[in-house]
Amino acid sequence: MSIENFDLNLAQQEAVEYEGGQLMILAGPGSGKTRVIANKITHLIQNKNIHPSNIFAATFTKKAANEMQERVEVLIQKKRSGLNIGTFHSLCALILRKYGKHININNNFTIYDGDDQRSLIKTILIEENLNTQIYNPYKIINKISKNKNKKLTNQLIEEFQPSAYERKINEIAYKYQNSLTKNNALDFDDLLIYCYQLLLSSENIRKDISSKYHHVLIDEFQDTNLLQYEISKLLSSVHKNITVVGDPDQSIYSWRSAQIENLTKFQNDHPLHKLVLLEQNYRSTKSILEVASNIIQNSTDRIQREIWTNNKIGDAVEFQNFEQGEDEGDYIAKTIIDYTKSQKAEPKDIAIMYRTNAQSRIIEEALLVKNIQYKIVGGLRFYERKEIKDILAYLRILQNKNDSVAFTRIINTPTRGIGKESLSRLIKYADESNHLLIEEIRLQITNNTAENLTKKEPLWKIRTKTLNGLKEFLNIYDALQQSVSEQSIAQTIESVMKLTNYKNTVLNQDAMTIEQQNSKIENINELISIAQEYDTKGSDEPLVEFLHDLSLVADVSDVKEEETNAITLTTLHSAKGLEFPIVFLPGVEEGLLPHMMSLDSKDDIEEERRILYVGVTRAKIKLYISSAKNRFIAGSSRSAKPSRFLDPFTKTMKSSPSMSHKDNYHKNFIAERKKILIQKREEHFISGMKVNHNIFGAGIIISIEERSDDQQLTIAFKEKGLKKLLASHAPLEIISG
DNA sequence: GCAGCCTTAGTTTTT
DNA sequence: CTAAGGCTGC
Ligand SMILES: Nc1ncnc2c1ncn2[C@@H]1O[C@H](COP(=O)(O)OP(=O)(O)OP(=O)(O)O)[C@@H](O)[C@H]1O
Repeated sequence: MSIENFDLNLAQQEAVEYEGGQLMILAGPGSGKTRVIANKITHLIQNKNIHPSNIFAATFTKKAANEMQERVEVLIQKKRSGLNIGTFHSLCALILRKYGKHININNNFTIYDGDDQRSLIKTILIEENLNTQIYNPYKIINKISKNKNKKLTNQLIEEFQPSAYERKINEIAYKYQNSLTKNNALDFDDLLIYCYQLLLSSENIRKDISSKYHHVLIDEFQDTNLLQYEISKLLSSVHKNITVVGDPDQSIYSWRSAQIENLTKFQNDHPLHKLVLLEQNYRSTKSILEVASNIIQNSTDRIQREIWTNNKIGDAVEFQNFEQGEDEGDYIAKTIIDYTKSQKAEPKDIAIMYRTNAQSRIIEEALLVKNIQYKIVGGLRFYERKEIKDILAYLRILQNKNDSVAFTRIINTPTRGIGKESLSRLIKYADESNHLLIEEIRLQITNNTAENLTKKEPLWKIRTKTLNGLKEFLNIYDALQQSVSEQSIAQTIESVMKLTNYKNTVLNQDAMTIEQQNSKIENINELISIAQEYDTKGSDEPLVEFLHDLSLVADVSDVKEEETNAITLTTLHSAKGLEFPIVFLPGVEEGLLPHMMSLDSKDDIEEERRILYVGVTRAKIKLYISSAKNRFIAGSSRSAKPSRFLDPFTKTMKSSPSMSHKDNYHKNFIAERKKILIQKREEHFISGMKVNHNIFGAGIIISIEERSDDQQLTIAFKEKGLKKLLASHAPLEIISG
């Protein structure tokens, strides 16, 4: 028997046992949606004789998938049951590994993350001699992604009468997609789009794959996009059993092409579906729920829904407005100490949730001062750390020789005399003769041997330093190729370390402190220990699985379970689906939540409101919401009012005096910054004014947009064209008004 | 042509 | 403040 109680109320029970095929569960936070999915899966396996491998369950994060898998496997008392549970991306990767060959996808494909995408786009821009300022890689990637997720194609669709700029972007997108194919690589969106194309490629394939999935279940349905919708429809097209679970009030991923319309689309596409509403909240106190509904009720365009709870009223939610961001951090740290000292709560019961990753820093500092253990969710993910990406790049080229992004990353890491010029030559020659990069290196080295040099002047006469570097790289490559075919992944990683002398080169730079070095070495050891798990798992392609899983995973804790009793720091987005007895929500201010970047659009602001709503509804027992009048963002102080979403609570908001006991140096620092800011604000900009910019030169102010604590100026510069600048930041001098 | 220093710009959310 | 890119000495 497990400790956890798996009781269900009547509505939940009904949802679990419903056998009519299409089922939609709409329910507020904490109403047991996730529990229903877990129990339904268990019910299907135990009482309906469905084999675990015939179930397809999509969750929003890897973490949620792991938790659900554990829950189910406890209930059915079976490990490694073959249950297909994961994010859409990882489930699609699984399908593509198995069936991809039908649409010419090799099962050893590499998954490109944002970093790799950017790197690929940049290579294309350089080849095309295009400026990365004008052709912003982020924007291009974003456009390509939207196109895939919303328009369901990896071919960019021409706008009506495209401008020259747009046409160029389309061209880049086209080249990008070609490069991916050449590299035998798929970006995150490709995992979905190719899976979709695979299912559409032939009736037989569709039936073959879909007949396997007797039941399709999808959690967090309000945050799925059109592509995911279509995939789940196709996957459930044979057995026609599909259960979706969602809460429109918790849709917070529209920026990633999620569309809440999927809820109504589901209802329209399945006229015979059953709708179950869950209204009882089991998570939070009445006080917390009251605050939550006050926040969400003020939202526009919302169907009113009520949630209620039998839980007690509990402690009042605390609202505080601090002087400084530091005060806020100190207060949180102090309060946490009170909880742990009095043993009212353990560290793992406590979470701090914020809008942007950058906000964690100030909190971390406060926690460090008080020696409070914490773990950060998201932020700089394990897989994204430089040392990990370097090592993985060495593994990637072994698994997939076509992976030019990985080659480019490590051909000169550690530095071995192969610079920008040599690399672009290599790429050019390889491209022209249709060689793989590694083949081209081999060829160029041969052309440059002493013997061959006497025979024929080579196209590229390589300098000694570079030539030695290339030879060294080739030797490492060959040795690793040998290692990977004979040894485990873990051993191969050790070989990478040894052959590249990584610790004494990359990790031994002056700029790096001992602590930084140690932490990097720790990370690499962690990677080795994860590799060991894949080595002993007994799968057909351990290296492929290892690399795929790592790129689809948010953090180490997702692949490796370790017990820590530390408090959790997380963004509000990553907190989705989680719950904690005690929750702190710092930085609930204008400019942060709603975030500056969202203020231009009404829909975006409403999404920000829902982000706060999600945060509030994570708390079970006690909730602290706070803001700071001033805080440092990117080195300069910014002042802000409490968030507009807190307007209903202004009466209960406490203004806390500055308790900062930091040394004077820091105080002076803040004071100094303040002075500069005030000076800036006294400079009065008006439209039509002539100004001079440090870098951009002379220009005229075209328009001024008021921001919460600043002005955004649109300026036409003589030389540089239109630019948008923040009044407080821009080094501007007024010439004449 | 390369490597490391120094300047500069830019500040959301993630599979 | 930090990461990325430009610049300059080797
Ligand atoms: N019938 C029930 N009886 C007692 N506790 C329940 C019941 N159903 C759910 N719970 C508890 O309520 C809490 C919330 O459940 P769950 O996480 O499934 O909600 P959810 O609807 O998925 O929430 P959210 O949408 O906010 O992520 C959990 O702690 C769960 O164990």
